[in-house]
Amino acid sequence: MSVNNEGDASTGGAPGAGATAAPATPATPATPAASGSDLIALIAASIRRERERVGLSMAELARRAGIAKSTLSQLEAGAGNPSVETLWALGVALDVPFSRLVDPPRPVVRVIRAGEGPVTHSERADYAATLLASCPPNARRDIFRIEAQPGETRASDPHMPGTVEHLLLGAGRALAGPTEAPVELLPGDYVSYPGDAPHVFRALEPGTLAVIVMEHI
Amino acid sequence: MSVNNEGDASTGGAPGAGATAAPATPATPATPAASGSDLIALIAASIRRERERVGLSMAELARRAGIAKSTLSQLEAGAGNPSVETLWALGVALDVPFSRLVDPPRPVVRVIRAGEGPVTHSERADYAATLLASCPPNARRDIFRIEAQPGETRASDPHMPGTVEHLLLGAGRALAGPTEAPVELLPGDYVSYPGDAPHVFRALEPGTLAVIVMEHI
DNA sequence: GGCTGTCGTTCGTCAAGGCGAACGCATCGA
DNA sequence: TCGATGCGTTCGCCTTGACGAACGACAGCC
Repeated sequence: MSVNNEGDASTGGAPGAGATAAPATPATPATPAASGSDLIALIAASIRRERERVGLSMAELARRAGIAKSTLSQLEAGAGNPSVETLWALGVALDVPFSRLVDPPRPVVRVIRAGEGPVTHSERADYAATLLASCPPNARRDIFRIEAQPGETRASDPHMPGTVEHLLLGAGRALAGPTEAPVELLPGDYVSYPGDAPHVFRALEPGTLAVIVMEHI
Repeated sequence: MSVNNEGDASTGGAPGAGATAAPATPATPATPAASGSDLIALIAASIRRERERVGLSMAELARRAGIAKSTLSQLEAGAGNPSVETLWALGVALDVPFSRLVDPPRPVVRVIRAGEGPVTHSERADYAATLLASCPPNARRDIFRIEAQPGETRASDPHMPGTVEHLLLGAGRALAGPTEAPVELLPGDYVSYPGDAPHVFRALEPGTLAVIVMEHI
């Protein structure tokens, strides 16, 4: 159990409220707005989702997190405005990163073909930059280079929950994406898809080159 | 490389878990423990750091966030245990992702030359994956696709301190890296360099294609 | 000098979060 | 059938976060 139980202060309180004016603008880049009550509703949903994912009862989770189950009950009911310590304790008990509880869910498969996407042209040189994926808060993104030759399909076992793969084909031709719906890619094409579900990568031409950015929360 | 931490397994995914325990284990992946008072001390430091980075006074920040400046004062003093709404409001006002305030500070800068790095060969297919850069905790990495034609050199103004750019050339040929010491790249070559110092990108062949992952803290 | 603005801190008040106990409801076993 | 155990919710109490006003310190300006 754990964790800190902190009995101590574990919890303090958190009041709040709303006072805040809620500036509306979301701070997080890729994060859709979440102001005031939206935020707590989102947290409520996140806690419930993660708790059920792990398969814990409220009582058990509350015990592990060192908080009162009444507190947890109200939190999941969308009442309240938990303190960071409370939320942190829950994150620890659920074994999920803190930000998973405050950030909205996840994206899906997205393809940006070569030449598509928001492009920033250089005024001067012949240079075009395309933002393919803005980074969600607190994500880790490991960068891989893939060199593959035609042959057997490489099927990846699902990674940790919350993982997203970003793939940009540099050269050659490939079939990649979710196992049940792979996408054919040409040089410059970009695709992102959940890495926590079965997915494949298959080179269709010799000398196929790709970059995979593996993002995990 | 350095790097590699690999903690991946562990880190990356924290979740898996299950049930468990993992008490001491911090919820956030690369997050060193931070329980109880550590957490609020860390938040206090984060708020102050971000506030000073933006160049706001306490009064101004409090006004923008819609919270009492006394609240902010106490928070930065390390007293307290703010509610998520309060912290969220501060994140919005500071224009930083929420998790930036609750996760520990900094990573490091590292450079990896093309052709290096741990390679994972597929047992079966002709497939090689190279880990180019394991992600430091708390970094944001935005992914860009670059299409460039030979011409004028594109010189980038330095970005925020701590920024690192990762560049992998997909096709063509390019000269890229720090302005004072750019590197010539061929398809498959990877280079990363500080983005907070002057740097350039210059295509040497028509149809030059690259991926830039811009990492900022 | 005195006036005005801002800075960050401190203090008293109020409201709300968190707690524990008790409740109603299911399930299980004797 | 009855008790026991677990669940999630509801109810008062107490703590504490957040507020606003007032404070001393500092700088600019007439």
